[in-house]
Amino acid sequence: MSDHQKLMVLLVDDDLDVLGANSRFLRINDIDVIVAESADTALQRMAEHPVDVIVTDLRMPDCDGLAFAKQARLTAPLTPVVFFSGFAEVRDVVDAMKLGAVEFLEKPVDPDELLSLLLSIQQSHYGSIASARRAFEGLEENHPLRMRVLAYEKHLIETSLIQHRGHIASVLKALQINRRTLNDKMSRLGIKRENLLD
Amino acid sequence: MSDHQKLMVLLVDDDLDVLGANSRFLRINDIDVIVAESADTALQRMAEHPVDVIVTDLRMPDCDGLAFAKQARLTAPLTPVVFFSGFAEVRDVVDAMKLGAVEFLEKPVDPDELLSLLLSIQQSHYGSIASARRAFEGLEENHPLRMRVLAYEKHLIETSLIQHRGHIASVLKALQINRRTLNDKMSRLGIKRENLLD
DNA sequence: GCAATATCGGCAATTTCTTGCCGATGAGCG
DNA sequence: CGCTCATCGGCAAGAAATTGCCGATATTGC
Repeated sequence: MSDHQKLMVLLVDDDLDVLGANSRFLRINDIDVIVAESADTALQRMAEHPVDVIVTDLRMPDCDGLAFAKQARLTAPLTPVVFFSGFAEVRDVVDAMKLGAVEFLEKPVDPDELLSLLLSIQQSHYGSIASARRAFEGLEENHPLRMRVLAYEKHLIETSLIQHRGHIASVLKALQINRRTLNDKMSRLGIKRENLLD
Repeated sequence: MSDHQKLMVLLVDDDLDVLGANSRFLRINDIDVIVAESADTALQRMAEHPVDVIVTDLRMPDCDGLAFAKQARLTAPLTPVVFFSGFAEVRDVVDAMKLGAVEFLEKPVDPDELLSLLLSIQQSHYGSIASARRAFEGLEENHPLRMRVLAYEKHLIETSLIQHRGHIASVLKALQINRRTLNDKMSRLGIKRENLLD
């Protein structure tokens, strides 16, 4: 994720009217939007500029959203992807989710719904995508077990901290862990409360 | 996975005719089936006997399939879940997949399709990375940190074991872990080599 | 049978983690 | 200022995990 700034969203839709309307709405609400009307241009835009979230139509004339997402994942494996589609078949939704989609919206997309979804994604993915990477993406790589487990633990703690807005006492109760232990883990894993809050 | 050679499947459906027909078909094809006509009985059966895969209707009179799966996950966090449903809305499918479902079938379920799905699940015990990841994130409610980390560690070890076809020496190298430690962990976490192989 | 290979578990020394106790800091408040 | 609340870190006893050593077993091929 880009540092501490606005969320950068790549919005892909072949319907230019809808694309324009949605992007305007998001911009008004303090979100940076890059638009693309096809998979090809979307990939091009991504190459030019890193994005935080990809929001794409599933059905597009030139290339379907799934293929696009697979392609995008090659260069940005951790970027959350949101699909939307009218007339979505169960098969489509299942495939999209299997690919790791964060959410699947039905067209027409409710702008408010999209906005709040994006904000919650921003919240949960925050700055430490790195930890998620190490925890989950490394599954097929050769990192030692210990490292992966620690990364996962770190991720869990950070998530809980964010969820409880940095309130340590709540985290202790949620994770059912000793205060002293949590503090130790945080310092060992390099977790800093300050960095996780807005 | 259970100690049996055969795959042990828990089939949950409130339609007794369909339930009977499907379970017969699976049994003919060398799969052990436990049936349940409601979420409650299903949970009871699970408590009596460990199952390898859960196949459940999403819509049931007493309690919906999602709630049941959440409940089931508490005692068996790593058991793959397959949902099926007629009239599935996009929302349903998305929620089910977010919960870590391996697959979502449309009703009426084609028995052959179900069979080949089960066999492929047996083959590669775990679904895509995305579903594994979701399975763990699904745990992120009120389970102690320790439990979640252990579940993840278990998952990693099992995955590695499967990847290396039960060859311990390769797993040791891949996970960079001491042989003695791996053995200890496996016995502590209840991982059995035999059960992970065909 | 015999040697090689791959695996497992008991045991004990060592290392690491956990936890309770203690005191310290810093923010907020009357 | 004195008080409370929430947090943090040092320290040391106790608990748990790791690891190396030893021997045991099971399988395979000569």
